[in-house]
Amino acid sequence: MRLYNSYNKRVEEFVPMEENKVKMYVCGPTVYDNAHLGHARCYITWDVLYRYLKFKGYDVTYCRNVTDVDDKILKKSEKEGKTPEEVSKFWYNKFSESMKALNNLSPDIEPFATKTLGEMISMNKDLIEKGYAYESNGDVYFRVKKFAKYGSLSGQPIDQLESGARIEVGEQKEDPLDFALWKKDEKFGYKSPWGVGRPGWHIECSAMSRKYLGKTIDIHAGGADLIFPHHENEIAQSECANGCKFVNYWLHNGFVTINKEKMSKSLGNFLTIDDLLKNYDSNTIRFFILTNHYRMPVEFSDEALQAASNGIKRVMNVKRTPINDSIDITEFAEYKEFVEAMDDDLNTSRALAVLFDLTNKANKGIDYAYTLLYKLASTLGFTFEKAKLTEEELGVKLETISNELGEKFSSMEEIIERRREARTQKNWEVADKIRIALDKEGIILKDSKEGTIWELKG
RNA sequence: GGCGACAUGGCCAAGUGGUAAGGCAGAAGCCUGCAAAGCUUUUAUCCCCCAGUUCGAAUCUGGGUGUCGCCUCCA
Repeated sequence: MRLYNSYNKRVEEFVPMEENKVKMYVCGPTVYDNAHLGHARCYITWDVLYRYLKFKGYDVTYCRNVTDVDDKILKKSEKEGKTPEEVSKFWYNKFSESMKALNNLSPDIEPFATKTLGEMISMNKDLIEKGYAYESNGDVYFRVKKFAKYGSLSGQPIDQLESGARIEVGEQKEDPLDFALWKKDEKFGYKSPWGVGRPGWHIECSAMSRKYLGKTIDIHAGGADLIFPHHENEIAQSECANGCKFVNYWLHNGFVTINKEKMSKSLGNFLTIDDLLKNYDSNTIRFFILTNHYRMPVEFSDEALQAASNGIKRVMNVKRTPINDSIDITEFAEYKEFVEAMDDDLNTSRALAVLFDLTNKANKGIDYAYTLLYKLASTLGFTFEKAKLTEEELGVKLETISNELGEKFSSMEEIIERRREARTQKNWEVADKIRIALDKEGIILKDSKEGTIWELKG
């Protein structure tokens, strides 16, 4: 398998440290607000990597942190008169629901920053002892100039970075480039050897990664906007504290744009996952994301989402046959094409072409096609499960339909039977009335030689 | 100013030296009481522009033009 390593700026053969085992870390959300399509892209992309590595037979440990200590959380808590814990817990739950709705697998480990403070403090202590960091007035800063490799991930010459760096009011840094490992905060802070304060954002990931995955990990992934300064700083902290390489493969996904601009909180041009799921299902969003290579920008538009919806619907409307677990899927050419595409730095556009090929073959009655399609599509995180109605929802719909038709029906089967009788008598008026009444309730009837089945729209 | 990415049919997109995958939309037909789904056929002499290397380039080199991103919280 080949992956583009942002650190070396080229596609490299992926070789995990321990044979067959992969340790991967993804920078998780700061939980203070709704997740948007940009977050969806990031977490869908790395979900696909996680699924694919498992599909390849790797024993993967996927760690994705939760940043629950942050200025924005505090601001929100003050504004809403809630504790920071209440705010972060609420938005963490929302985030989890969104991830589930997008059919993203849960990471194996999901550590919270506030529960990993001990590791952060000890890491800061190490850095101070080794001379890489210093305390200043209750703050702790990292001495950037002490780390010769600083800037190598982002490819920035240090003098260039220097010209952009600034010292904020109230900070006492030795050098403008130095960044905070710990910030004094007597109101909301936590006890530390440097007084009451809060951890810097960057040290959180270094600490959580070390605590749960070890000093050196195989994969560290996240949005491309984290390259500088977040990931650059993580490397500096971890490598100086641990005295060894931090990450073997740095992976970054591109942005979602809207009107050719990056979708982001600060620009305010975002669509939340919740809003999107009102109009499109999770398969559609995933398909929309995966038609593009993960490192390329993806331009959002309703037209594009509609095209994605139409496209994935064709796969989901495939002629289904029972899954045959006894066949060896690896012997099929389509399997090989899929693996070749995915091994090539997650070429999901090519992988999707294989899915369409298999869909056509399944529709033509080629026996292995649906089993293979099911397994490969599932590896990309698509779900073949159809939306289902609860007993109550069905009851309400039956009631409405009964009223509409002026006849009492207690099950869909009864309705279909009633329509079958009408059709046998060529009473198209009644048959159409039934179809229309069901359509109003979002139910579609499909007639075929085998009989009539009903499905929910969309 | 520094660093980087991208430019392929109406739209999205794969393809990194050997003659343009796939999807959406469109068109024609089959099937069907209607509908949905499905099936068949069909849509780029050409890959932003110019120059070069080569028997041969969308693919390599040089120069343009355009768009976007990072350099500050940000997936």
